Amino acid sequence: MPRPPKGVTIADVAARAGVSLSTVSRALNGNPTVDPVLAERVKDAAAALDYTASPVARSLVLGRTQTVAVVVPDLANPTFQAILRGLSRAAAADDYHVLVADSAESIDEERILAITTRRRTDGVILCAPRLDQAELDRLVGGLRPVVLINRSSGEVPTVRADYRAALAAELEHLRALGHRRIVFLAGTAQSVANAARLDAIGAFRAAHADTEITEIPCGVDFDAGASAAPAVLASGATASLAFNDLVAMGLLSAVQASGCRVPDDLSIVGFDDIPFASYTTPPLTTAAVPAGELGAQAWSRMRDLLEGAEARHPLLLLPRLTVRGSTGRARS
Amino acid sequence: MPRPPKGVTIADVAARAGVSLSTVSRALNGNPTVDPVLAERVKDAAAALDYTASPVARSLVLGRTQTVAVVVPDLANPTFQAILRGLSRAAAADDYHVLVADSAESIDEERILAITTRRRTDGVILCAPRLDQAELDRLVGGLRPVVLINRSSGEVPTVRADYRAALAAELEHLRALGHRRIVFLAGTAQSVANAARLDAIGAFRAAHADTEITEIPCGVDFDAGASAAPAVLASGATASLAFNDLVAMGLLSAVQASGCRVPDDLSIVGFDDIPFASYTTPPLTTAAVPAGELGAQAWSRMRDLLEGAEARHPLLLLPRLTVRGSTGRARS
DNA sequence: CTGTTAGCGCCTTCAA
DNA sequence: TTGAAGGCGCTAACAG
Repeated sequence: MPRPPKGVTIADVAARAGVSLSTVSRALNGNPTVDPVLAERVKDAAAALDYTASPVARSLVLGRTQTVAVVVPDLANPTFQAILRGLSRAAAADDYHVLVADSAESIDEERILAITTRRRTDGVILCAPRLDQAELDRLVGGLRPVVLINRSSGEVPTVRADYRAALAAELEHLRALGHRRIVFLAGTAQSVANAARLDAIGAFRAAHADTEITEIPCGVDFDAGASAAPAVLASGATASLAFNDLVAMGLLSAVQASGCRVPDDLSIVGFDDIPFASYTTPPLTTAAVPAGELGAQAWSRMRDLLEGAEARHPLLLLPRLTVRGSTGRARS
Repeated sequence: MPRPPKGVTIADVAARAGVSLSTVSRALNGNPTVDPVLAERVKDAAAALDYTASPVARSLVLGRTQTVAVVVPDLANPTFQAILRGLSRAAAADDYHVLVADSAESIDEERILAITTRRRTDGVILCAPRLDQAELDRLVGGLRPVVLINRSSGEVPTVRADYRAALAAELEHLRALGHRRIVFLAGTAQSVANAARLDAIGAFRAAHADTEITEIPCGVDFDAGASAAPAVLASGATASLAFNDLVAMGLLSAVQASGCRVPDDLSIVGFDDIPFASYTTPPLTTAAVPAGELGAQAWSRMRDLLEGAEARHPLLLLPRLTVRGSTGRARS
């Protein structure tokens, strides 16, 4: 089995084919100005030697690496996983590679990773960066080309899920079921995602004076949701809107464990529509952020930048409300 | 804000510091043979110009990229996500970058990605490759350094979860609860993971003639598990062992929907202990493959290879049985 | 159409 | 201790 005799260089191919380096380079890159006969001979030689041009050397001379960096706050987060997957596959389809970096929710790491990964790639995609707006604005300048996911900054291409609209849809859904006392389990206080949700809630309050929405500081994971159960039950609310599906599932599990029936006694809605959402008991009503699509679109934007295409306007993907068994009419 | 004036090269630093290129290189790389005074001057100049050596150029001349590739069959699979996360963080701690590639469960893609990503990195980590043994053996030769996760091939460093032992533990658990008729929901027939499970089942059968284990072809996701519910209920078994947690959750949901009580009528055990497993109703008994640890250990092996350290013997991580509410005594 | 010649940006012998 | 020169492997002008 002729495996890459590590070290075979363009010179070896040239020697074997009896031509110059440049001819090899041209032939292998499909340059039409090369004699078809020679081209064939070169390709045979290359194949015989199992030669492939060194990506590193090409990167240096061409000034591009065929690689983009993706900086993510936490690879364990299902939403980011889905984004990464959509992005990775879309990029692969365009023959680009993906360098992934996990900032572990650290703002400092995020900044550093963005800068260092950018140096070895052609562009960087920041996924839901945790940096505050001023720092983000400052950072992206030195990063270009850059694409933002779920954040925006000046003229930087952006793809976002419309959290506001999604929350509004969920609240409308609950209200239509007769719920007038709703409790919101808030996520990380300083997060942008949380701010968007509060924003939507504020708008809803203004539009519906008869509906009371109280807020309980909670968190973003299962345990946070489970821990919030007593407070939710004590609130007397007939429905609860969790920061995300993880929280909703934690809450669901905990309230059921204490005898509360869902949705008869309490309706629960989540957010994200993670794969597991349709398999809880009862299945969870939630809003789907099309995360894979978000990733694919982010790549599409990046590709435009790399090809020097004109910047398209920011994309706002509308999450889809998925009604399942965890919501029902308010108990009277 | 002095952001990278894109294009600042080592020559610029040399000029500003009034020294030669070599001195800059040496000073910035901490070479002790450079006059401390000059070194300081060089560093100041570099800082003033916001200079950092081009990783690509360094890669070319040094012959290493400070990057490793990870090839995964499916980024959407929670287990691979956890592995990737553990790996990525461990690598980052050693100042290495991670290039990630998703083969989309395609064997051809897997082979191609392994080869192409290897060329732009210092080594490749194959995560649960789907290639058959012969092809894998052939492939890894040209890939070195390479580390395998959940597969092995000759002397190639490997980290694996001991599926056999884990399954055995689950079966012993069920048997101890009095179950004598157990149904196994098989995963993808040709997969190595499935073979390991069947292997464990075979051993268990041999050791316990009084316990009947039947096998139902199923699949690896929620829907497969849900679809298998009728067959499971019809089998008359008092316990079922699902290929993984997703299958178990699908089954759990479907059997409950048809009035079957878990664990009173049917005990269910899963596999993987995905984060959601402890939040189903009832919580799922399962075996935990320490995926993050698997990733971290894979990196550790790779680092050894990169540093030319002596190869350590294959690592076999023992999954931990986590007993929760989905298993109970067999109904009489 | 093909070969020769310069680099891409950096590190590292080799002399001084 | 420092500088000059020669590559790392490849592509792209520039001649022929």
